[in-house]
Amino acid sequence: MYTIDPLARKPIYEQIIDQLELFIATGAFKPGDKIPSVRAVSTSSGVNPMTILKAYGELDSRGVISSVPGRGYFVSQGAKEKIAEAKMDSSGELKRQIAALKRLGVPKSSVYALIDEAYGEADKGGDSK
Amino acid sequence: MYTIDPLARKPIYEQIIDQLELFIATGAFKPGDKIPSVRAVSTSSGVNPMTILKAYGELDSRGVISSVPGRGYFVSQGAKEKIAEAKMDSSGELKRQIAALKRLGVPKSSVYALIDEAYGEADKGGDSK
DNA sequence: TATGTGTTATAGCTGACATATAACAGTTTG
DNA sequence: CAAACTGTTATATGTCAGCTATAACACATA
Repeated sequence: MYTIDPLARKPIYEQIIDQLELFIATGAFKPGDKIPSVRAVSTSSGVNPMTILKAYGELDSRGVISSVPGRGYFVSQGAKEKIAEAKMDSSGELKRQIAALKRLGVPKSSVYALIDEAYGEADKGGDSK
Repeated sequence: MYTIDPLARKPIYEQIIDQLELFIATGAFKPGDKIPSVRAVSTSSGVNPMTILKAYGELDSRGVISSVPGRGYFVSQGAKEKIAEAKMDSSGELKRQIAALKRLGVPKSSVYALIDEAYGEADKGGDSK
């Protein structure tokens, strides 16, 4: 279901959020799809239901998923876009990290290489606009 | 001295570490320089001395600064390189963040733009090697 | 001697995170 | 209807990182 590390510095509920967003981003879960129920996740992972609810509640308030009492949680329309939007909002942090590398004398080319690695050398353009 | 935000999600001692590393990276503090004393920082910032000590102790164990009992803390030789090394060690996180953007359909060019912004359009190369 | 430095020890507070339990309500299925 | 799912709310408790408070000790310098 989800891979949980109780010892990680990142809180469990954030781990769940990240993984669910990842599933949606990769298309494993699409708009309209039912996601694992609070109790099912709790049972299979051993994590308290309240913790799962906290994660789902957070994504619900962001409009990424939507709850239907008695039926479950479902991926919202435009979920992927909402996630992307949130990620870009926090791109300031990314920029700050890159700026730190520059000050330390890391060549720009090394940072470019990081991107090429993440995107794959073949993908030269992306779907620009 | 240091700019502290007690309400930030990032712990105070980490804020101090980040800022001191920044000062060293930019050359504001050079090897051999004495850095602000534990008590001086505590007085001027209102932060408990133990918290300052935690930050300095962390950097000491990394070899970035060195303590001289009775005299103070001083920037170590090769501090900048040690910092750069640590930052590159955690570049995996950076790579993961970039990979997340890719999955969400963010064009590679947008991420490149982020770098250009951080490095400044003029600086085309960096001091590669 | 006085002041400023690092260092150690002990104790306590607070909030975020997670747990444990229980109960209530809506939906679906047999 | 009954059973078995779902989400939801409430209350209480435990744990830990982070931070504070206070004091004392040791070393260095002027």
